[in-house]
Amino acid sequence: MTTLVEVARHAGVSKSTVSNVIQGRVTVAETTRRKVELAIRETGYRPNAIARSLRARTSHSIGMIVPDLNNPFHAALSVAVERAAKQHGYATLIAHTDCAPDIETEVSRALFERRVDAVVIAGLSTGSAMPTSLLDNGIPVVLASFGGLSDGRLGFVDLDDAAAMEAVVEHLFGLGHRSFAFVSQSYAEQSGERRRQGFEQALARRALSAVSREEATAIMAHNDLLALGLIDEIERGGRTVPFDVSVTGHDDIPLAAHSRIRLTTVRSDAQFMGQRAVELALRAVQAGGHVAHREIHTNPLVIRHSTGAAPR
Amino acid sequence: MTTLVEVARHAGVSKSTVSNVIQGRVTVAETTRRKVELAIRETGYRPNAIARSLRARTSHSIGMIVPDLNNPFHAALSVAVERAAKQHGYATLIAHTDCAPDIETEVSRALFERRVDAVVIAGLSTGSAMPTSLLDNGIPVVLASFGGLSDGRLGFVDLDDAAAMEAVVEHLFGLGHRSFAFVSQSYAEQSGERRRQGFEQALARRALSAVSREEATAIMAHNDLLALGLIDEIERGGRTVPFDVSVTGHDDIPLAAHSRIRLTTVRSDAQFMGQRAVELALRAVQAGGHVAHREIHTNPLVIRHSTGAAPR
DNA sequence: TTGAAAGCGTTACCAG
DNA sequence: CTGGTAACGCTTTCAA
Repeated sequence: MTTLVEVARHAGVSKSTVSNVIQGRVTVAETTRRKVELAIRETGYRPNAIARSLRARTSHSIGMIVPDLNNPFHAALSVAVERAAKQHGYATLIAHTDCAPDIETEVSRALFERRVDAVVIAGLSTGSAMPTSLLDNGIPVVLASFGGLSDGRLGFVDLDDAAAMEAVVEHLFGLGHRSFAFVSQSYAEQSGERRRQGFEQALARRALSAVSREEATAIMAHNDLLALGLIDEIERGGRTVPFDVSVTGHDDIPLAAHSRIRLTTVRSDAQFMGQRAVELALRAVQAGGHVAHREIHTNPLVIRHSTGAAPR
Repeated sequence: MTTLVEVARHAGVSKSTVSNVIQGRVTVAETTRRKVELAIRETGYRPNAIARSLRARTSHSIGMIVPDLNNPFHAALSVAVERAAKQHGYATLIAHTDCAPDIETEVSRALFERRVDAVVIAGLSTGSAMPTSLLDNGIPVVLASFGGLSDGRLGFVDLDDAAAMEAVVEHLFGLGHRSFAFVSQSYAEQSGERRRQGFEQALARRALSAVSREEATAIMAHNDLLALGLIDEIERGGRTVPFDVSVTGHDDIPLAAHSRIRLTTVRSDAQFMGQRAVELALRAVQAGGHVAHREIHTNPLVIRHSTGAAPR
């Protein structure tokens, strides 16, 4: 593996000079520059980012923490994050947690040891210690699409889940439904909890309260993936959606619009959120501080055909 | 950020000693060990993996190159890769390419500069220079689920696409179909090409040749995501699957089994493939060489309800 | 059993 | 404009 020194030797100059032409920050004589550039090409030299990081005390990498990439919404978010990061010259270290606290601990330790410059988190176990631990180590973190935390140092690209759930309940209520249930992830994710709260408040506002999944004529899922699973389960059980029971999701993953699915859901723009999260994170890195910024986006209800009039 | 030296000062020993207790490779007196461990805890010290990497000349990270994480199969593969890597103490750097040659170049450069110890590739543009370029730089690479390359240094966790396509065609032929079409990705991916070849051979064996999408009564998609899109398009156009046209996919993503979809497809075990790819890659890293190993898995046809008797 | 020192590949500060 | 030198934080001989 060729190093700077070898290039220098090859060009008959000092390593400082080679470094200078690479950085392009210092003026170097046209002729020497040419010699050096030639040497670089001839040796096929590629800078060692690790050495550079050590010296510069910045890894030019960010961590992406995601409960489960198999969830298309998380995948879309990750795609956006990686793209944006790459655009800024940052690499993306990805890590799953399954929303399991012990994996979260392990993962945030690993990312910290690798000195990621920032991390964006797509989902958290409820009561997770991860953000604080990262923050305390001086790493800016931004939460994309998440639940109820309140550390002032955090960055948020947040969703107005309460408003969304209100809109969903209103839609269903207008369709005549009076028996509602909410279903969330098998693992405990913060955003799931917050949506559930929004759901319950919307119900309370109408003097209703949640019933069991079996009794409900309308079931709201924490996300689209769950909603898809629900439809599958319901229809395998012999009932049909939306005639016997209405189902809604959350996220508007691409498949939700499929003609065989047509899921009523709340749209979130993963593309935008991921990009925005990186923007906030890198801005904080540059400023040498934390993000300390919250923005809340309110997402539209997308009405399709998984919801219909309440059966009577 | 606390460093080794600070821990050493804190404990009143030399940094070598601290390093020794951390590595645990050298015997160190019980009492000093205790002092050091205390100091580590008190200072909240976390080793700097970057410094460690520079010294050890190994980054303990692998690169995962993926055309598009929005494809559930790629996502599943990535999940498996990340999990396996994590288990071995390796971090995963993820990078998308969209199968665009210029992005591939950029991405492999970035991974090389970051000195990833190995890379696993989920998909490649046809005629991609990426594998060779990586290989030439001494980085072991393994291709998971891919097309027709033949560098002896490569590792392959490969699929028998020809056999798979033969099985699909046989199934459809038995159902009475005589007009077949194949559809692949908008971008040029190697594995797509190979499946198309398998498809055409299977046709030739029956003295048939491919027809246009519009004329076909059976359409084979390069992967499930495409097949889903196809079903959507066909049914929005007023025809129905499988009554007017049969559709098959490839991969068996979780949604393929959904009661609303029931896609006939070829199953690949992303979980297994990802894990195996990492295994091969890390084994090569340890041995200090290339993978130079090819294994071919033959995948079963899963018959569901997107295929039916040919219309007459 | 412990510590001093060299060095991994860079960058940055200063002299020359 | 160029080059020597000292870090960056760690591991690893090698002596003591």
